[in-house]
Amino acid sequence: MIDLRLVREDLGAVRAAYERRGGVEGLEAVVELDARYRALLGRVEALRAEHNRASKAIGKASPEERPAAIEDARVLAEQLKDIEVDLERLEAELNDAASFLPNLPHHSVPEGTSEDDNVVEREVGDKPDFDFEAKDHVALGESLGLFDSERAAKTSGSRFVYLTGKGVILELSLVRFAIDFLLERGFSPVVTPVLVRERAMYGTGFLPAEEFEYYKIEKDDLYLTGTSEVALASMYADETLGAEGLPVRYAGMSTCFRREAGSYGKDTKGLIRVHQFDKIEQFSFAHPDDSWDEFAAIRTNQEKILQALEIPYRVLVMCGSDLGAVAAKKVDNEAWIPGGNRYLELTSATNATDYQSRRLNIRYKGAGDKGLVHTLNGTACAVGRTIVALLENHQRADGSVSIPGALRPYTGFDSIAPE
RNA sequence: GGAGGCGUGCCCGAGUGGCCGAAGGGAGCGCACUGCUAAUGCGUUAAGGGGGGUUACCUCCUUCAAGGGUUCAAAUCCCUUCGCCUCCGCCA
Repeated sequence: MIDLRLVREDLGAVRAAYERRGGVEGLEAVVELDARYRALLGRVEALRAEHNRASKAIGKASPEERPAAIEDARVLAEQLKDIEVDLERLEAELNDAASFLPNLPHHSVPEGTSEDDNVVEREVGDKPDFDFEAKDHVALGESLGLFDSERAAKTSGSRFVYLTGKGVILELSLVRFAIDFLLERGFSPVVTPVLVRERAMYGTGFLPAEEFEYYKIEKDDLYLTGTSEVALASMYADETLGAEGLPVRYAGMSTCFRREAGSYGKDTKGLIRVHQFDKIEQFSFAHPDDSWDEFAAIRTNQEKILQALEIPYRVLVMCGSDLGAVAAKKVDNEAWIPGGNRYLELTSATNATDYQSRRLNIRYKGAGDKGLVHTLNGTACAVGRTIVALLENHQRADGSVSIPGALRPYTGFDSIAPE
């Protein structure tokens, strides 16, 4: 949710910001609804004030005056009832319309109307120069016994895997590596609930816009989260944080569930696009004045992790139309995967500014300074896809895969060879 | 799954229909006093929103877990939900 006050007071600025997204539908409707809402609100409040006065007078009235006083108040109460219903309806209409308005893009976000307008900011690391034909991670995983998609399809359907053998050790090692990395940088580790109420989904902006993408447990009215971001952001719903304690940083760990609706036929094999995967996430609650510094810190962490794992990548700044609803700015890191001869999104960093905190009502308070916090999130390690990048980049001619030095203390082995 | 209890301001806690945005205590802050890390006195300390304003403020509305209901009037009565606690059953 964006700040409607801004829509009222500086509509031009809002329009200009939305231009970066290639224009946004529904803004004019919100402007009109808001004006009508405030006009009616004024009338309702005046009537309420009158009714409150009349009602209080009853308590002080003498027994003889009472019947007439009660009648006066009753008439006012009746008028109120009608007009309040209108107000509620109008408010709901306004909120509904406003909740579809996306966040205002940061001025540094490139304008754009499609993903073709995303900007490659940098390329980092050397792509491996193999003197043999690179295999993709599916072939490597199969020959190394790291996962089993076929049997998973039998039990659960397509896009599920059994991680097996050293694949499990790799997974656990990456998790612990990422957690340790973030611990050193002031992040508190949390394992989050993966089933959440609707409010958490709505508050983080995954609803109403992306409902089709997430599993819902109808029987208990709970959603399976697609990222720990949902539960992390919701942790402090309706709370006020001390300004002096900001930023508050969490390293969230959870299994993530995605329906992948509409992606039939894409990345059907292996670990790239699965319904269930594990992910370590950075999440920060920051002071509005500092949130862009925090954004930079989160991005730095992401890049250092990729560098430690010796994965070549490029930095992709998302253009206005590719931001999604909540992001004021979003930057992805895409790993080079030689087996696929392409780039693959491995991490994503978002500054949601006050878009989530307004919906979740998360505030901060300092000396003479209060407001809504800014929320930021960024992948630390999407385990499945990271394994893909490790396998494809560190494969050797004999079909084995070497483990980067930073990970060896965790794996306990320095390569994986075919059985 | 069954039975019961509870949910008030930063904290504790009073409050069963109007005089309650809310006693009292604690804690914090300010001032006073005190020759000193104390005691005392006085004052003060919630959030959100609308309108006005010479932006120091004024005014109105809303909020006593959340939502709904009864009533001229609800922290107070009724219903639902959520959370916490106790007991029984069950299970890891």
